[in-house]
Parts: sequence; structure tokens; C-alpha cells
Amino acid sequence: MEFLGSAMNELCFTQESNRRGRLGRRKVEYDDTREYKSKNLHAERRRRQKLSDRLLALRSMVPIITNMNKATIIEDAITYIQELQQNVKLLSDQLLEMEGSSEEAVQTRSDEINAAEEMKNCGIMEDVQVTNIDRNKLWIKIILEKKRGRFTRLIEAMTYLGLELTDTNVATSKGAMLVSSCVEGSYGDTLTVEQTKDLLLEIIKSI
Amino acid sequence: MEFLGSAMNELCFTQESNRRGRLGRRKVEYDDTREYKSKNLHAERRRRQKLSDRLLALRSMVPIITNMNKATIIEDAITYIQELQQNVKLLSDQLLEMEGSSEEAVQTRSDEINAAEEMKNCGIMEDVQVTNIDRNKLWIKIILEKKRGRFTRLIEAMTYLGLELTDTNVATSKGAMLVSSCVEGSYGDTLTVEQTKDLLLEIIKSI
DNA sequence: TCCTACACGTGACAC
DNA sequence: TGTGTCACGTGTAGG
Repeated sequence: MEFLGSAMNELCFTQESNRRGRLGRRKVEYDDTREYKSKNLHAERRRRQKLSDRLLALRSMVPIITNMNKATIIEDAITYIQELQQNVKLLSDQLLEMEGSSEEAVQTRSDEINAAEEMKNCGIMEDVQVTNIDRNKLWIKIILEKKRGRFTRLIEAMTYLGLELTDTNVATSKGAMLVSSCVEGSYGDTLTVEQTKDLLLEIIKSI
Repeated sequence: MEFLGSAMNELCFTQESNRRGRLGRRKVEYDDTREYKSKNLHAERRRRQKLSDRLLALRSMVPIITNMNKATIIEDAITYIQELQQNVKLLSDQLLEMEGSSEEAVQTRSDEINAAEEMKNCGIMEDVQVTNIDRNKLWIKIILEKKRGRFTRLIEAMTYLGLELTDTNVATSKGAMLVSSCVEGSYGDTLTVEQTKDLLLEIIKSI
């Protein structure tokens, strides 16, 4: 049973010291003139080169390399994979938690969509009416989609834009919200019907 | 220059065919009786075993293995790492987007906290008053912390629990919300002052 | 000099 | 039959 023949003594070594780290160096140049015992020499050479290339590629994927050794490259790759897996787990958990906490918001939005549909199904349209009921006093009636916090935003906007509400009534039904109120100018300003109606339309569009 | 001496012909091969896949097989048993030319034989054996172990560990980390080859193991590990990196990027992007969209909610909560503090600083306390103004008609006054959507929830709860609101007035100031309303039983039921006050306190506690 | 890590060619298998 | 993969012992370069 023969193994590792003695014909290898003639192998030619050439000292190329163009080392790239420790891996990937080429110490020996192949001598195509001499005869080899094994026929699978080229296949083995290809196999070695392929494995070396893969290892090099793996090294390029891993950010932190402690050593250039083959074994350490694989070891670093393993720790990097573990790190990535943990990262993925952490992120997905965090994402799941966030989705759980924002479930309420999603529910709210779905409620609002349902409210809008119900409102349209019942033939109720958004509407603004303004009537002069006294000197410097207007009576307004607003019909709008019921959305969470929309009444508060409406009151805030009206107050901010100089409409003082003296008596306000709110009713909600079939996905719609009806607001009727007596308003006057915050600083005793006289309000025209057209002016106020345009103002209210602007407010409703923005909230 | 000597290379690969002929003394290796005596190497003993034993045919163990307990193959685990293709990697990790032990075809050759070491013969400690014979003499070896190289002194670094054991070191080389250790190095080979270590590298093989690392490769085995790497294989165990990667879920999908197309082949048991050394090169393919590394290749699969590379693709797995790329997959994991892409996964991390996707998840972190999604998380960032979610945080951005939930910024509004955080702002709302901070507003509510500020409102509650402002309200307490002004010496305003939550309060419920119920007065009988007519047969089957009560006048109620509620002071409570202003929170987004709380008025809507209040009206919904009152309606659901059998309180019909006939005339309602809402004012917000200094982080507080004042609701005054005339109420009667939804189905003509008579309401007592105590009953209604307890009901309102329950509602406010839960919204 | 010693030690570590590497590439080499080779025989043995497996498909 | 041939092609591909593996482990082996070895020589050598660099520390």
C-alpha cells in the first residue's frame, strides 16, 4: 500500500513572499514539467483553491477578525452569526411589542373607517351652517365624521382662531358628530357669517 | 531540498466506514508505534482537528445545508450571513419607521402629562356634582383631566349606561375639562342623585 | 531553536 | 471508469 511517493523531492519551491495576511499566500509554484503520480492532482489543487477562496469570502463578510488563521476565521464567523441571530431576535421582539402597543391605534383607525362608512351609508354628509342670531352672536351647526379627539381639536382650533364658544352642544350618532354652538369674537370682534363659515371649513379640513 | 519523504509507505490504513455525512469521518487511525520524520506531526493533527471541529460547529449554526462539502458549508454560511444581515436591516428599518409613526402618540402622552400637572398647579381637582333640577331631570357638572378622546369616551359611556344627555356644555381650560349637562334616564327611568353620582364616578375612573 | 500555520502531493473512498 | 472530496504526513516560512 503506497502513500506519498518519493517522487516529490523534485518539487520546485519558489520563494514568493507576497503574502496577503497569512491566508491566501502562494508559497509554491506548480511545476507542470515534472510528472506526478496522482492523477487527481489538478482536482485537488482546484478543491484547495476553492476552499481557500470561500474562506477568504467568509472573512470578508465578518466585520471583526481577531486572527487571520483559518480556524479563527471560522470561529469569528460563528460568533458573528450568533450575534446576528440574537440581533434578529431582539429586533423582532421589539417590533412585536411595538405592534402590540400600537394595536389600540390600529383599532381606533379601523373604528374611524367604520364610522365614516356608516355615516355615508346613512346619507349623512359633512356640513357647516352659520346663522346670525344676535348682534355679534352666531349660531353654528357642524356635522363631521366622528374621529377620536376631533372634538377637542375643533374646540382648540376655534379658540385659537378667535372664536369664543358660549354654549356648545355635541351629539354623536351613526359615525357622525354634530356640534352646535353659539360663538362670538374672542375680543369683541364682530363676525360675519361668510367669514366664520370659511374659517370653520378650513378648520374642519385640517383636523 | 527534501519534501514528502518515502518513509510514509508504511503508514497503516484501517478502513473505518463509520461516516457521518462526508465531513468528520475518520478513515485513518494514528499509528503511534512507527516513527515519523516530521516533529510537527502532532501539531498538524491538532490543527486539522481544530479546523474540522470549527467547520462542524459552523455547519451546526447554519439552518440550510445544501451539501456536506467543506466549501459548500462555508458557502452556505456566507449566504446565511447575508440573509441575516438583510433581515437585521429590514427589521431595524421597520422599527425606525414605527417609532417615527408613534411619535405623535408620545407627543400626545406628554401633552396629557403637562395638562395634568398644569391642572394640579392651578389647584383644580377632579369633581362630580349632581343636582336635581326637575322631575326626572338632573343637572350634572364634571371636572376632569383633559385627555385626548376622553370627552367622546365619556359621552359614549354615559349613553351606554342609560344616561340621556339633553343639553351639554364643554369647556377646557388649564389642562382641565368641565362638562355640564342635563341628563335623564334613557327609557324614562327616574334617576336619583346618589345613583347618578356613583355612576359618573365609576365612568370617570374607567376612562 | 522551537513553535505555529500553511500548502503541498498523495492514497483511499464515494458516487 | 472517472471525478470529486477527504485526511494524511511533510517541508517550509515567519515569528
